Amino acid sequence: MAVTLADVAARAGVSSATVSRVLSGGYPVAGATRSRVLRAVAELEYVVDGPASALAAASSDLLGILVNDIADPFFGIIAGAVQSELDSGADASVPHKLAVVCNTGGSPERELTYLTLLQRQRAAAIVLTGGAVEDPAHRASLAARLRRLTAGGTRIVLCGRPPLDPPEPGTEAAAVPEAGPVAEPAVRPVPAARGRGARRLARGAVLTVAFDNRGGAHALTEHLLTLGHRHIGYIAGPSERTTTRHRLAGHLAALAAHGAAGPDRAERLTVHAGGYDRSCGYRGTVELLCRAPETTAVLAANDTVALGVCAALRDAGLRVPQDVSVAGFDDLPFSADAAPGLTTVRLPLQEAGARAGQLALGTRPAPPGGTTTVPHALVVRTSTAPPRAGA
Amino acid sequence: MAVTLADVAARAGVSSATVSRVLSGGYPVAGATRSRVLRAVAELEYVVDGPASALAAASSDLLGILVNDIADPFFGIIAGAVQSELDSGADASVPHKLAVVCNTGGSPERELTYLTLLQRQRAAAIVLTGGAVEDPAHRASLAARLRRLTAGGTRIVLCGRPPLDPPEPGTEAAAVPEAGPVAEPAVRPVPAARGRGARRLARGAVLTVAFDNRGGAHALTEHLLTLGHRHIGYIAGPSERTTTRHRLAGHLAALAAHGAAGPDRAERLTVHAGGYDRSCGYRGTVELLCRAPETTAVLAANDTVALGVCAALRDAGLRVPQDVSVAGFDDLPFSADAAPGLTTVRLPLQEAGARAGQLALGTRPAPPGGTTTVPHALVVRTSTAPPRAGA
DNA sequence: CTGTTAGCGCCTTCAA
DNA sequence: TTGAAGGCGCTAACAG
Repeated sequence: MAVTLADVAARAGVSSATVSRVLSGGYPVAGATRSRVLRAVAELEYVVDGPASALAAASSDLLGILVNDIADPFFGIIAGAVQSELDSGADASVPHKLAVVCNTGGSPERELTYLTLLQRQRAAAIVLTGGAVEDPAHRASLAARLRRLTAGGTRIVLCGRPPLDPPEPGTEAAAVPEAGPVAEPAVRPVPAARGRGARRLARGAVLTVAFDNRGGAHALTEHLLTLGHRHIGYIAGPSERTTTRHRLAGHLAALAAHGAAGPDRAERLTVHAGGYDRSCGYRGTVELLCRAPETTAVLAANDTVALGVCAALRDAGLRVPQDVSVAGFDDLPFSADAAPGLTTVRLPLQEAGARAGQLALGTRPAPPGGTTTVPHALVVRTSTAPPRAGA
Repeated sequence: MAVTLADVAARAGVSSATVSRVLSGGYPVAGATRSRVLRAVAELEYVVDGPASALAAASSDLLGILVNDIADPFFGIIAGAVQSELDSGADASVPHKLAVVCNTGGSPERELTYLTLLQRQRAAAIVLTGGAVEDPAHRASLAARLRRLTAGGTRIVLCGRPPLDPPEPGTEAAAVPEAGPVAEPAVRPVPAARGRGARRLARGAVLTVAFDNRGGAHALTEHLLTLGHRHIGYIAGPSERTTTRHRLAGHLAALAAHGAAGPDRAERLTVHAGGYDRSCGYRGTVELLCRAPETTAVLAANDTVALGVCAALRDAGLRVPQDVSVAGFDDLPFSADAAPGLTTVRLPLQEAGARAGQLALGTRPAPPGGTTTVPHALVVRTSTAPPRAGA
């Protein structure tokens, strides 16, 4: 069907091995031979056969990126940043790697399916983005599959989700069953630094770029408390997700620190709307207003949800921020231009994605312990203000 | 390194050919044998080697998607829709295809590079989304590469860009040089319908799902004219792009039809801001207000740009829509929730992506002539209103 | 520096 | 219905 290495070799009057060497680079080839080969390649419009070379070299130049929803800029930004690392890392001779973006739709089964598919393609690395599903059974099978992947030499990077193992501190870790027969930890704690070697993790380690969701939500809630709000509603994202739980935990912690709400009140003011899209924000707000009309501020699971919150508030005849303050999370591009400008927490998505990409490519040394947490920043705009005097 | 077909065969007590047949499906295998094989597969946790099977079968299950900017929901939505077709088309036995999303950043060179990369991977199909760069040289090399791809059996689908060939009607087609030595048209006009066969295009055809950018812009401009606006600014997207040019053409055509503006005035009111992001909208508006303070309405290249327009207007102390009306294009999800709600033109991105995916997979018959144009719909919200009496 | 020689793991005739 | 055998196009020793 197509022109092969042998064709090029014949045309250039050399062996196919030589052609391969010219094309792969990193191997001494006489200048004259090299240019002859290159000319033959150009004349024949030869294109390497990826599958064949992957088979022979037992490696591929595919990098997988798992996202919950590619239509959501949150993931688009991260995916784009990861991918731009692939390009920048490649000089002329080294072939670019290709990003395979997989849309899980938030489904655990799909996540597993895509992982298998990527394993089949012998992907060089895989970046898993976004919050993880917390179901213990899924955790276990995910861990098992990742272990098999790393054992096969595939680099795994988690971006925007907590490290796989050990179970997160401060949670009901004991309730999570062991991950099956091969329960050896994927990431061993790194011993104390001992020179340069300390930065090198065992092969098979799962690296993590984590977001400080808890801290961000804490900061946001404190901001509202400082403004004088005491009835703060919270529209939570999909349940059973690390991101959702951490943000909510930060919120509740800040509330508790201020003695601002007993657990019962916090619960009444928390609506689980079930998703990360604007309609969840809308519906959640309708329910919240019904449940707790005294609400003077609403924290949304993310910026997109916050947009829905604002819409619901407007439709209910409430002004933002005069009647009700609203805040989001993530600081997606549109948040700056919303009217009013959305107070939110900025997560350095771009940078996190770039780091994850570098870790996946091995362009960047692994952080000590295998986990980096990127900082958050409170961004105060005009959607939050002190509550009305009468409230 | 990994479990191979032979291992499975040994374990199941059959030949590797049999295992292959069980796994590939579509070949008669005794029930008992089949289940024995399947059990061995499960016990060994066998995963097919993609590269190896691609090499042997001379086909791969990769589908490429080229986008200008994956962080832009416009592309995210399309890419997601394409990908969802991949999933739905796969029953248990047929392996899912994997989507390779490539971010060109709008760069023609990268577009070509990615095409080569995908050719190397022997991608089964490629969907090119978004407006095309109009530079004749690039057009030619793009056409050449696509021709080679289709010749190799890769299906090509254009989504949201005009058909490749023949050159678009009503343009300076003669100025575009022929596409090199192999200038045979990629898509031949289909002869008149002759039963079912009429829907079948020649192998190697490039299929297209086009947007009616011209019609949409026309409708939008008419809407503003009908409201009474006579000084309508236009913030255009990046130049040399089909999308930009078509939208602008529709706008100007509507203006001309109403006799609303001579070409000189239209030119003064048109700002080429150079991109599709909000900052272009902002900067473009600043320039527009300076150039033509009498402006009572602004049409933006797309919704994202429109957000920037609104911001600039607000910062200039102008209210939307009381002082200036604003309209976008695309009807991205956030547009409904903007304040005020954005008047725009809805493009069925989801549906277009799904169609493109189906065409790429061959799940859907090719449309007559190879091109479908999806409809647009004017969506009137509150960002447009009649001009003030004084204006 | 370059050619020769084996495979990589799977699919696919061809026989049985 | 199943097995045996060759080859897909390339890379990676190993000689020369």
